[in-house]
Amino acid sequence: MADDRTISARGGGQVPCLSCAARASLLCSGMQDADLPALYAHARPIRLKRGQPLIMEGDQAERVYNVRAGHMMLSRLVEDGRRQVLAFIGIGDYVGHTVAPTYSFSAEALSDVLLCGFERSGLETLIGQYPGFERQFRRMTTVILEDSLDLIVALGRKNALERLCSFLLLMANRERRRGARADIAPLPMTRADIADFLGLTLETVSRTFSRLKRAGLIVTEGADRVRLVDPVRMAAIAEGGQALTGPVADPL
Amino acid sequence: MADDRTISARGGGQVPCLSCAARASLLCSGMQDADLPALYAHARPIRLKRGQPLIMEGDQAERVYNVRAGHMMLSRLVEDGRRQVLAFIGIGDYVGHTVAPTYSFSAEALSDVLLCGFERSGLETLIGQYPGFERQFRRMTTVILEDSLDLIVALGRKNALERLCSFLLLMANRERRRGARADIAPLPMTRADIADFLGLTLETVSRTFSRLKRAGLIVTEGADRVRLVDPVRMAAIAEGGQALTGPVADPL
DNA sequence: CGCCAGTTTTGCGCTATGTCAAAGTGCTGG
DNA sequence: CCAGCACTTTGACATAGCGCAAAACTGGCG
Repeated sequence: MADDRTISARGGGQVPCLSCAARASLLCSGMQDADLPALYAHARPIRLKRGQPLIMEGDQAERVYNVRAGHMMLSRLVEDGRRQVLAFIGIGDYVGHTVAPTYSFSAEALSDVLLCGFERSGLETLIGQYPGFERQFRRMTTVILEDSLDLIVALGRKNALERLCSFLLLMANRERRRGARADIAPLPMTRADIADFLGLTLETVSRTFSRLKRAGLIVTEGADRVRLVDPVRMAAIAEGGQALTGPVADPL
Repeated sequence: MADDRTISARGGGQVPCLSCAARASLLCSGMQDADLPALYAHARPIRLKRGQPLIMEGDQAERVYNVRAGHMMLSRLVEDGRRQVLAFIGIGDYVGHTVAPTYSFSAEALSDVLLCGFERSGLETLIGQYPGFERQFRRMTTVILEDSLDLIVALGRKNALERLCSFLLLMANRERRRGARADIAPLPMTRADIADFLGLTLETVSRTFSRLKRAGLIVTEGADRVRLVDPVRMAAIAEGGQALTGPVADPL
């Protein structure tokens, strides 16, 4: 049924874009359905297993990636081994933003991941052909910047409890934007990863999780997700408006 | 008020752009000299006195600004009054990046400031007329993002001494890019501003300045600039590679 | 089904930084 | 030239979160 002339040689079939979970992502949403094959012609599908690296700090920045399935983590190292996680990203997010010739961060898979990789040179071609594609790029960068500013505020001016609440709300809201429930936060990362994101130690993260559980604000649903019992109250805490008092008057 | 569209004169052009200190900024550098009048036609010159606000968090995001003279500070408030400074910006930097309909930060002048203000609608027009202008915009955003990532690492994983050294090097390197000496850091902001940028208190910032002076790593040159005596060593400290030991064995 | 390796939780003292307070410094306007 | 005010420096004490260590989970695998 498909017109073979419009189809990428790579897949050997119809482009998977129409049914791709990342179809509505900023990178792809700038394209009409009819133009998707032109985009996909430049895409190389990439699969990663959990824990596998995609980008190492210092690599030549030759590609941009769009996440189609799974979660990834972006991080940067300080000389003596300290690590700062810069972002957790999921379906529809992209990786590779830079003007520098090399990447300034590493990227690794937190779960099994499927990506589309685009050569920068190929994207330049597309930018020439499709006005508005460049604009999507700027929009993607700006969205990432907004998240970064939120993180800066959390790291600079919030305590451990506020940071963790901000983090849980961020994770839950992202999933909501992808159509999931607003009160479930997926946590495909370890406590150490969360700690390195929030500028804390893994012990402090663990203790703070315990406080939230004791206070009845979260319920663990399996190992890698928590339910936010009262997102409104949690948001109030995250913004510094409220202290934490549990059913047993939160002794900690 | 005197319209400085008339004061350019130098170079024979009618616009002040040719002799503007921000001519090489990312926003303007995408334009040929001949096209500058088309850009400047959309610009509204704005003057601010020290301490005067330009943008308030929540304002309608209708303009983008390019700094032609002076220094500004971008910040965001947490509900109970805590403040996080997001960036200090100077000549050639721009303000107003967002995809949201309102600004998510405030901007105020640290010294007397001269800006070009551009209506978003006007810029849209230019983007249509000058291919490559959009690209400059993305580049500007990406540069700001890179700075934000550096700040995230500092806030999340560096101690007070490392943060202050990173900050001084940032300030000095920016001036260097504008043609000044690499070892002079201009400090048009107060200790409280620096503290709110680095996620510290003003007392800690002051104490840390004193340590650096005692160790002979900086010399104050007037109230609002310091000279970095040994930028290489300071960079080593900023990256966590080295402890601080003064001539008197830095007792603090 | 039980063992192992990795992860998480919890306890306990310690330290860097915050908090409160007071003294010192240097512009700025009259 | 001085007074006043805002900013900075320094000191003394308090504490949130860290670092180390041990115990308790958890999930994958023979």
